[in-house]
Amino acid sequence: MADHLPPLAALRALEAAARHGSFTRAAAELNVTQSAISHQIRHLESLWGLALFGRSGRPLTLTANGAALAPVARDFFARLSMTLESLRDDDVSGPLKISTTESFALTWLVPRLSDFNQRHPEIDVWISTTDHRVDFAINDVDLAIRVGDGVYPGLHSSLLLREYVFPVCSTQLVERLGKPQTPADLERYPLLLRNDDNRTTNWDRWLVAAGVPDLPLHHGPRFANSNMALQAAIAGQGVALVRSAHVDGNLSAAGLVRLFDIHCLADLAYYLVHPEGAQTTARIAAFSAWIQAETAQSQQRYDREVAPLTGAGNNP
Amino acid sequence: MADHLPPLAALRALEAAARHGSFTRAAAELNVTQSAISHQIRHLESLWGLALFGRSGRPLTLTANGAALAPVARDFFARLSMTLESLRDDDVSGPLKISTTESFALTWLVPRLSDFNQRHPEIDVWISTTDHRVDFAINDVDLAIRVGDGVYPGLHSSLLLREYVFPVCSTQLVERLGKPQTPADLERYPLLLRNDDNRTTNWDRWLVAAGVPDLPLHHGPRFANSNMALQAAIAGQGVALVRSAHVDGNLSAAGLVRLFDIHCLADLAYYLVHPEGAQTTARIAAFSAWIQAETAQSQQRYDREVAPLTGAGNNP
DNA sequence: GCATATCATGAGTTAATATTCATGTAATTA
DNA sequence: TAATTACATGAATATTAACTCATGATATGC
Repeated sequence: MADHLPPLAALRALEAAARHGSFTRAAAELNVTQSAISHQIRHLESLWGLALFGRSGRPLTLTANGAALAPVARDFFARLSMTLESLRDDDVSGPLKISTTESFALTWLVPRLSDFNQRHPEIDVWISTTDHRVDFAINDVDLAIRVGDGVYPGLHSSLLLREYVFPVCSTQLVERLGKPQTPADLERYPLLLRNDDNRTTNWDRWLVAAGVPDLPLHHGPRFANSNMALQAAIAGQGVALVRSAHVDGNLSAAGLVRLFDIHCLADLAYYLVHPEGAQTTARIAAFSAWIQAETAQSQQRYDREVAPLTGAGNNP
Repeated sequence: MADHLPPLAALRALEAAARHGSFTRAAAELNVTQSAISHQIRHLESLWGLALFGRSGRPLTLTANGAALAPVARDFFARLSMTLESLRDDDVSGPLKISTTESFALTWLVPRLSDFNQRHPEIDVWISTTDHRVDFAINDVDLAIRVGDGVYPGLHSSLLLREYVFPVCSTQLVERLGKPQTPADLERYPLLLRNDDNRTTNWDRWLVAAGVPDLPLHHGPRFANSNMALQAAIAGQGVALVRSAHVDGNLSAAGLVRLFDIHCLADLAYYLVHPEGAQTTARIAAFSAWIQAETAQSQQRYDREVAPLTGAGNNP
């Protein structure tokens, strides 16, 4: 941006002139002289070194440059005034309703919520958990944190956390059966899997990363969700594949050990999802800003602690 | 916005301060004193009458207001500099590739293209027509104009034209069979329908609007697309249901007459579709701006000429 | 070609912004 | 409690922006 910020009033002039296709009418709308508009546009043109309007033919025409820049200004003004307006209306009354999965709430969100409450004591957070999609209109939810591929038609989504997966088991199990030396040894250990819709893709991906893609997966019990599999691992029932957020740095506190230094990216990631335009309300913006800062921190830790060897075994 | 535009430099300060959570660090980044930042923020706060930062606790915290406004500034700066950068790179070299349906190209777009060429002689427009969806990555297309419901996951879409449908037939047919007096009379006329995937919803909707929802639709030949049905109508073979853009004001030139003053909104509308972020290139922005202005004009004409009685028979 | 409408431009003025400096104040840490 | 760190603030100033005015230049339409 060359250090020189364009004056906002000049952007306002650009926007109006582009919309009207005429400096004179833009001047009328903004209650200034035509000369003012001409000066402003000229200022922008020299600032950016770009022609914004074609003055040769009489009907003033936007150049391609102008056509690209005018909407930038237009959208900015629109969003700014929308945001200011909704901040003034200020409906801080009700609680902020957040929907997420049970496992994310338990392992990641709830332990950190007190920090958010300290920063924003006036915002009352309600958390509801479902493992299924949420309809914002019907369920009366302000924000959702979902596991998925980030494609949510009609909604705005932003990536919160990419997770790594790696196998763990309890120290007891290691004492009883010995520590597996190579990934291929896992064949002799009970593997704890999820059973919903047969989705074992994370195990498949990890086995590929570990170089033993054909290792059979038929051992061990199956569980309704990954939280239960994790509990079973803690109880020494076998080897579970865990995601970074699930253990989040306190492996040893739970009596678990990580097996091998091989990891891969989980097939799905966490996204923050909300209806378009919802950023404009203060409570939602506050929570969004907070959770994005917090997840960025978590992500840094995972990248450092869980997956320090960049590219080693990653297959995204 | 209360007429007072916030100074852009102050927004820059807000953005940096929000990002760093510190006036001092923001000052360092912007190469000014801490005092400058403090003044700027204070200026914004009094301008908007909103608290942006909480200064009580030592770690400076964004208020909910600040959390809502900072991203507005951040996104604006990001988009502005992205746009400027891509305008400077200026890849005006190749042609602008536009994909649309055959009927829209024939009846609406091509007749108007000379106007675009006059305004932007440096932009070489190539049009390709398919009636199926287009994959931007694979088909090497810059922009698409599609008929649909506006939901295009992963793409940006904006409404271009809502169309009305109403029945027409040739003057010859009227001479031969007489003019139908009421919608119910249509039973005695050959109706020209499309045959693809049995989609006769437009006829169904029009019959509902006309008050004869149960009129049978089994007469007449069927055609591959609505263009062929229209040609058949011009040739006097029966009554066709046309969309506004298809006839676009030159009904009588084609020897057609409109039957009844009853219309309804077409089930689908035209959308301009492109990958997110593509607005930043000059050629695409120029075409977008142009076609949005042109369609807005068409829309006005349709609303005035085709559907002057607002709400009469509309069932959207 | 003349009247008209529209944009360009240079000079000059007023108002607002941007910033620094020198201190003051409040919280944090040792 | 002293030292430190970070934000607040009033005064002062340089710089820029935002206009207006008067006039010049260009294209359009009759």
